This record gives sequence, C-alpha cells and structure tokens, in this order.
Amino acid sequence: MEEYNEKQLSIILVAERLFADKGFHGTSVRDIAQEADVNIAMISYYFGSKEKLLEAVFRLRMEASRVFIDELLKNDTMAPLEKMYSLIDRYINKMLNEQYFQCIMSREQLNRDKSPVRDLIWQLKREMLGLMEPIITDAQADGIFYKDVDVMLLLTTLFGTINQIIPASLILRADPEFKDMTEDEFREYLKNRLSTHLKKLFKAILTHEF
Amino acid sequence: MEEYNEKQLSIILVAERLFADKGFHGTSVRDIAQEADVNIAMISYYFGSKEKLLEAVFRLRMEASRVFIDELLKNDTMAPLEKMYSLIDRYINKMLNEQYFQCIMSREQLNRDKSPVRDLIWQLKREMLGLMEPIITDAQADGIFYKDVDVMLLLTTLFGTINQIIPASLILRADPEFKDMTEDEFREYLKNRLSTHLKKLFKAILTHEF
DNA sequence: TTGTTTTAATTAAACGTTTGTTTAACTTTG
DNA sequence: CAAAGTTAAACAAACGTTTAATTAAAACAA
Repeated sequence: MEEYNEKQLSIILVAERLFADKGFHGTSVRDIAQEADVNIAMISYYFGSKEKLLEAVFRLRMEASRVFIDELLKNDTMAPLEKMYSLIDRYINKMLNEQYFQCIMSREQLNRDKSPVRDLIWQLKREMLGLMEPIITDAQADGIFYKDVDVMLLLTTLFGTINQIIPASLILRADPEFKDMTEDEFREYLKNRLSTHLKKLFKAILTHEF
Repeated sequence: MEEYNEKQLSIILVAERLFADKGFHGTSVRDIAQEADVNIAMISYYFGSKEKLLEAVFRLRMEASRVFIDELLKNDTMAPLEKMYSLIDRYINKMLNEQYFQCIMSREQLNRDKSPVRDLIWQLKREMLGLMEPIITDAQADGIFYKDVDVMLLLTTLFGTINQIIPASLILRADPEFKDMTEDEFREYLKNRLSTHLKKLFKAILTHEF
C-alpha cells in the first residue's frame, strides 16, 4: 500500500472534486494544477498521467470501501431486520460523506468502453452485493423475511435511491426552505429523511405477506 | 417546432449514442461526423456548435417526454393503485427504450456548473414530479394509501431504481445466463423483472399499515 | 560540525496532438 | 441563376505530456 505525502493527497482531493463536478474529460490537468496550487508537471511527475491520477482517486476510496465492508461483516448478533437497518444507515452515511467519489462512480459506470476503473467499480459492486444478499436470503430461509422478493433489485433500489438523491440535493439545496441550513445540517437532514424512507420500504416489502 | 431532415436526424441519433457511451467531452465532433458518415463541417452548418447539437438531442427527447406526460394525464378512471401500476410500467418502458438519452441525463445532471441542458433536466423532473405526486397524495387524502410515506423520496426510488438498472444491465448482459437472448428479449426480461419488483414495492409501502 | 555528492522536488517552456470551428471553393438542387 | 448543400483544408486554442534547467533536501564522509 502506497503512502501519499501532503502535496500528492491535495492533488488527489482536488482532482476528485473537479472530476465529480465536471467529469473526467471535462477537467483539464491545468484546472487541477491551478486549484491544487502546484505546477502542471507535478501531476505527471507524481502520478504518470491524468488517467492514473483518476485511478489514484479510486484506489484511495476503494480502500475505504474495503474497510467499510469488513466492519459490516462483524455485526453478527443482530436480528435480520436490525441488521438491514444498520446496513442502510451505514451505507447512506458512507455515500453522502463521499459525494464527490459517488459522482465519479455514477459517471464512470456509464462508460461503454472497458477501462481499469470500470472494472474496479463492478468489482466493488459485486463485493457489496455478495455481502448484503446472504443477510436477506438467510432470513428468507428462516422464514423471517418474506420470500417473494427480488433481492438483487431490492439492493439496486437501495443504491439507486441514494445515488439519485445526490444530484437532486444539488437542486433541492437551492430551495429557500433550506437557505438558513449549514451544509452539514442539510446533509444530516437528507440522511435522516433517506434513512426513514428506506427503512420503511425495506420493512414493508420484507416482512409483510401479500 | 423544427423539423429535421434525414441527415440532421442521423447526426442527432449518432451524437446521442456517442454522448451516452463516452460522455459529452469524451466525444469529438470528428467521431460523430465519421459514424454519421457526414463531413465535419456539416455539424456546425446544421447545428451551430457541438453544444447546440447536444441541446438538439435534448429538444428531441424532451418533446417525447411532454407527449408522455400528456398521455399519462388522461388515465382518470383507474383506481389509485392501478394508476400507479400503469405509471410504473409506462415509465419503465419509456426509460428502457430511451437508454442512450437516460445515460446522457444521468451524466449531465451531475454537472455543477449551470447550463441550458441542466436547467432542462430539472424542469422535466419537476414536471414529472408534479404529475405523479397528486396521484399519491389524493389517494392518501381519501384513505386509500397509507399516509406516512415520503412521496418525493418514493418517486426518487422509482427513478433511481430504473436509472441504476441501465448501467448494471451493461454488465449483467455479459453473464453467460443471458448469452442466447437477443437484445430485445433481454430488455423485455429486464422490464418484466423491474415491473414486478417496483409494483410490489409500491403496493407494500402504500397500502399496508405498520 | 563541515563540505560534498546524490537524490528528489520544482519550474517555465516547449512538444506534438487533438480539439471545435471557420473558410473558401465547389457541387447539387430548385 | 440563386440558394442550399458539401467538401478539404486551414485555423487558433486547448489538450496531456515531456524536457531541460534549477532549487531543495537527504545522505554521507571527513
């Protein structure tokens, strides 16, 4: 595992923000260098290329995702529904705290052409699915969760709803209703609203017969 | 309303596909000209600029969305839940038949900077929300739908789930399980699976007390 | 501690491509 | 003959990357 010095990390974080706001091809290395207050040549010097800088962003955040998954695996004592609730909250928390990276993921996963980062995205998605699916299917086998549920699509609903909130919040934020809120307050507000909604949704479809 | 001749329309459709697959900035006007089999200068000649070509793509699809919304407004005789089911099916159908455009929307809605197309996206989203929200809130007022539901987030769930399926299907398609399916068969399969899942979800959260 | 040598960091300038757009000449159409 | 369509070529600007020169930091021997 590589370690980044202060300057390298600053370049990575600036690149992450700009890639999220304007897309990979919409951001020039000169933009990044200027905002990170470094010479343009430093980017090639440290990372080799613009493409590899994007990969560095991914390595940084994917590392955090691995830690996230490992921590989720430790909650063995909870009841299935409580486990799902905990998982929902943690996932909301993670995604809203990593909004820039989630934007990049949303963009890059749409790319048709194969690329290293596209493979990384789907590798991570499969890991996440492999972790969440058994929680539901085990509870289904035990008769705790209702069986006639498309687990893969339910998780798609979880990801999709949170993902959809990120661009929507950019617009919602402009509403005068929220103008006195700080950025952090607004994010907490979104987290709570999302959490309530998704928990109701999961409880309704997993624990009620039709 | 403008009319496009065969050549103009072919440019628009090629541009839509390439913008969807590689992003706006990831696609060059030379790419578009080559795939549409026209001279590069024709793009400026017909549309003025690359940016305005993107806007032409939007005008074409937004026009279709307006027609879609108008048609939805005519279903007044159905019961609320049936109305929601119909709405879900129509929306799934529309989005999966307009995958290229939906990809472009997904990308462009992430852009931080203001732009004509960004405004168009949110204008359309607001129209869609303004149409769907009263169907639910009216039924809530009549005691048919459960009241303690976040309507805006429920619609976010609808959009988000379908939106999430589009990039996921690019990967899912590669699974050997689906290798004998034609492209159309696969899309029908996705539509059915999505429809079943989303209807269950909506029924569960809208019609059951907790 | 010195001075010396080696390595790493930093810079402005230049590199060759590619970008979106325009020009001016030419052809087709009505 | 006028208008619209079409073309290859050229345009300046921006792109990602590299170069070569310079400064700063680290390592080392005396």
